[in-house]
Amino acid sequence: MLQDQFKELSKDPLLVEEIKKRCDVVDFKVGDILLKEGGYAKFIPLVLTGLIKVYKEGGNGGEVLLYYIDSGESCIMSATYCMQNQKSEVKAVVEQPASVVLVPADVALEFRRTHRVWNEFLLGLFSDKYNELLHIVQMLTFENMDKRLLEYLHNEKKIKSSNIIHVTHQKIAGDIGATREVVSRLLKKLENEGHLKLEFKKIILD
Amino acid sequence: MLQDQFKELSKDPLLVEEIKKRCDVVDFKVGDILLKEGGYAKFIPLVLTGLIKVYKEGGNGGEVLLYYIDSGESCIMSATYCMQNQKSEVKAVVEQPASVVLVPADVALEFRRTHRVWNEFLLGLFSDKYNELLHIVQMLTFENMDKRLLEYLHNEKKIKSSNIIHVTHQKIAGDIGATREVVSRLLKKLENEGHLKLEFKKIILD
DNA sequence: CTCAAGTTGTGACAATTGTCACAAAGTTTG
DNA sequence: CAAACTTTGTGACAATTGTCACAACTTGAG
Repeated sequence: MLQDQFKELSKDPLLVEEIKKRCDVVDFKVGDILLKEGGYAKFIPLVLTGLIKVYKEGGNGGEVLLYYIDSGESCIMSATYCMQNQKSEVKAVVEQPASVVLVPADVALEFRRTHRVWNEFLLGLFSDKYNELLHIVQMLTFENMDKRLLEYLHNEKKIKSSNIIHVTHQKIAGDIGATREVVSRLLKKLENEGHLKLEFKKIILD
Repeated sequence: MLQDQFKELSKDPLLVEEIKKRCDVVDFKVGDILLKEGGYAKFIPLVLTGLIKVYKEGGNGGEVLLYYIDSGESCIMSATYCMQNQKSEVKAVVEQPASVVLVPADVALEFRRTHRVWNEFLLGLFSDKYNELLHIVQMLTFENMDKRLLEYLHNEKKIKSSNIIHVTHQKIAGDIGATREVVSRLLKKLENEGHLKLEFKKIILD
C-alpha cells in the first residue's frame, strides 16, 4: 500500500520497512481535523487514501483553501511545523474518508539523518506545494472572482474525478474566500454563459 | 564572509570549504535580473551582501513582491527550479548592490548527496519562505490595500534599516499589486491619519 | 535659469465585491 | 402533509479599487 502510493519513498525499501514498523495507520472520517491553527503538529501524515483540504484562516472567521492533499501526498506544513516545533499556521480538514500513515515528529527527524530518500521526498513535496501556493497568490492578485470560481470548480472536478460536484454555494464561498451571495450570483452568470449547470447542492460541469 | 552570513551552513566547515573552492562570487548592480520568469535557473544564489527582491508576474504586465532575499539568505525558487530543471515562475531583481555566491546546479545537487547540512539549509529556507508566502495569501484574501500598504512600508523600513524610505508611488504600486493612483490616495490618507509623512520620492515613518 | 521628464494630487466615474434583507425553492422530520 | 430548516435567488446599496484625464509640483540636464 505505502509503496504503491509513495513511489518516491519506495526507492528506499528499507525506509518503507521502517515506516511500516514504526508508524501507525489511522482512519479519519469526513470533517476530522488533522491539524488546527495555533496547534502543534505531532506527526507528518502520509495519505494512503482519501482527501484532505488545507486552509488558512483569516482574522474575522473566513478561510481560504490553500491546497489538497491527495493520496500519495503529504502535508508539508505539518512537516515543517513538527520538525521545527512551531505552531501551525494552517488547518487541515478531512474532505473524504482517509487512511493515513502518521509519522511521529521524532521519527521524521531521525529519518532526515538516516535516509536520504526521505529528504528528497520532503524537498519535492515542498517544491510542489510552493508552486501551488504561488499560483494562488497569482490568482488572488490578478484575477477576479469569476475566474477564481471557475478554476476552483475545475480543480474539484479533477480531484473528485467527477464532473458532478456536490457542494453548497456557502462551502464554495468559504473555499475561495468570498461571500455566499457573490458565489451564487457568479454561478448564475456562469450558467447563463453555458459554462455549467446548477442544481440543488450540485454543480454539473462539461 | 560566507561563514559569517550563513551560520547554518558553517556548521559543516568542510561544506564551506567546498563552496569556496567550487563556486564563484559575483557582484551585481541595482536592476540586474538574477532570474526571470520562464528562464532556467543555472545556480543557487547565496547572498553575501545587498538585497534581492523576488516577484511573481501577472498576465497583463503587473507584478507582486513575494519576498526579499537579504544577506545570509538564498532564493528557494532558484533552488527548486535549478535542481528539478524546471522553468522559473518568478523573477529575481537586485534592489541593492549585491555580492552573491553562485552555486551551480550540478554542485547543488551533489551537495544534497554529500552534505546533510546542505539539506537542512534548503529545508529551513523552504520553511521560512513558505511561511512568508502564506502570510501574503492571508493579506491578499482578508486585508484591504491600506493595511497591505502600511505593512509593505514597515517591511521596507525594517529591511532597509531606515525610517526614511526612498521610493516612488509607482514602485510601491508595482510591489503590492495595486495602481499608482490608489497608492497615492491611500498614502495621503495615512499621512492625514498621522502614520507617516510624505515628501518627493520619499516616505518618512515614525 | 529653463525646459523636459518624471512624480504626485485629485476629481469623476466604472467595475467588482461585500452587506443586508427577504422571498422562493428544496429537504427532512415528525 | 405540515412545519422547521437549509439552500438558493435577487434587489438595493455601500465600500473598495481601478481607470481616465489632467493639473501641479520637483528635479536634473543642459
